[in-house]
Amino acid sequence: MKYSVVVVDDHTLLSQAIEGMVNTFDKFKVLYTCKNGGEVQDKFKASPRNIPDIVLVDVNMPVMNGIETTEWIVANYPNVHVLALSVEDADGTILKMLKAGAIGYLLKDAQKDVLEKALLEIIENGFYHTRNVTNLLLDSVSGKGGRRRVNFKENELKFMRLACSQLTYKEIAEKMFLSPKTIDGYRDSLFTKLDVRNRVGLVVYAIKNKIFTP
Amino acid sequence: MKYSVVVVDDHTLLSQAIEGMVNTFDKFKVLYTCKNGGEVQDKFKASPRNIPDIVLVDVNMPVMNGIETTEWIVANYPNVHVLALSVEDADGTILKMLKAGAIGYLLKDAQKDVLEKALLEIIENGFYHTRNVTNLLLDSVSGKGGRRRVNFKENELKFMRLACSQLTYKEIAEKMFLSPKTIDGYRDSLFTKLDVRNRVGLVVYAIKNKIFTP
DNA sequence: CTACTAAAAGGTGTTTTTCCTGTTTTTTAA
DNA sequence: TTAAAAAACAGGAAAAACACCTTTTAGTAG
Repeated sequence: MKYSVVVVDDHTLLSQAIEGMVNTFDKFKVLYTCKNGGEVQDKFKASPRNIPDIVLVDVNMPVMNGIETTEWIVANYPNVHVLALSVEDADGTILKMLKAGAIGYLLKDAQKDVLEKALLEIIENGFYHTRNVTNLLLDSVSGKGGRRRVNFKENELKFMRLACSQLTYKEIAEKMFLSPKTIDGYRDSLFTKLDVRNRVGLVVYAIKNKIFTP
Repeated sequence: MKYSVVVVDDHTLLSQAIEGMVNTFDKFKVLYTCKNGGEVQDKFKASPRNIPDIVLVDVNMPVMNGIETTEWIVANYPNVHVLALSVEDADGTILKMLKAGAIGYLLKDAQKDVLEKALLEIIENGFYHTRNVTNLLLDSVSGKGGRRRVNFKENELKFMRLACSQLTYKEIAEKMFLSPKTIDGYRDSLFTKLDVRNRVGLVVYAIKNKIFTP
């Protein structure tokens, strides 16, 4: 059984070249090719029982660009591996593609053996990266845009983390050796402090602010 | 009013050197120095009304290392900016520090003006990065470790995103122009499909899998 | 046309959460 | 030591969430 690959690139010549390459690989075959993200959506929806394992996405496309396409694939088919393809390497596209959920970035002038190695690595390790990617990524990791000053108490933090863990408040109370009513108090004061409506808001806040890591 | 800085480094000589440097800066002053993460915890807890704006943390420390220290600061005082300090640059520490929540990474042999520039940038922009950080970060961005294959339907995805947004199910139903009972159905089937107990589990799953981005 | 299937909607009851209003106990500070 | 503040605890009502099971609707393959 071969792993299936879809190529998305408006440049027909290149996408056919890649198709040819991939089809010579032992473990991979090209399912089909698309000219843009919209076509990907159509194909995916048309044959939901035939979703590829890997999608190679060009960054620069008309209609629906690589970033949008990647976002859509990742959101709708979380198990499909998206590998970004591009000629350039200098601007923020790498970052954007990776943020969008691509698991790697490959230059278009890559050699045949590099492509095969990349595909294999994706299947085996779940990711691939070329070695020349710059520190643009830092921006993404360090992206903690202006935050309010909130000083949490030790117990509030402990509670917040437990609240992210599917436990009921009663169970949280047991874990913290406190009365359920005290837990109610923590919750209520956090709701006010963080200006959220319900536990969902609390969980999202905790994750966004690295208080809880999924 | 000067911004306050705390230096955490077991190497007294270096931490004093940094202290001297910082104290010559117009907008910054050193509040105190610590020899390890434990000391940071003590000081923070002892004077909760006097939390620094920036903490410079050495990576290699005994007792409680830079990564643990950073994690603790970020989790407990989310508005403190942590800048990592290290002599080395080659292994995974950069990544770990940044993942832990440090907003930048500075080499210890940095010149005085570089340090000042870094501090200013942190205050103004909320982050700083040296230009020589490698693509170790890719691993973190591409970290979507082995996932189950779950094919969501269009409506399930739409629902999941709304479920992350503090809306009640009734409100979600209205937004989707569907009966609340249908929404109940979506929820129940997703609970089963994803093996979660409640809405919290759903939200965490959605965020972890980039279906919803906070 | 009929049988099958999946999505949508409905019924009913239980559990949990949320939101009030308090009181008691412990800590902190004057 | 005493007053004030913070933390822990409580009762109860209303809303929301959760579970399970049935019915209707709409499409579609045979």
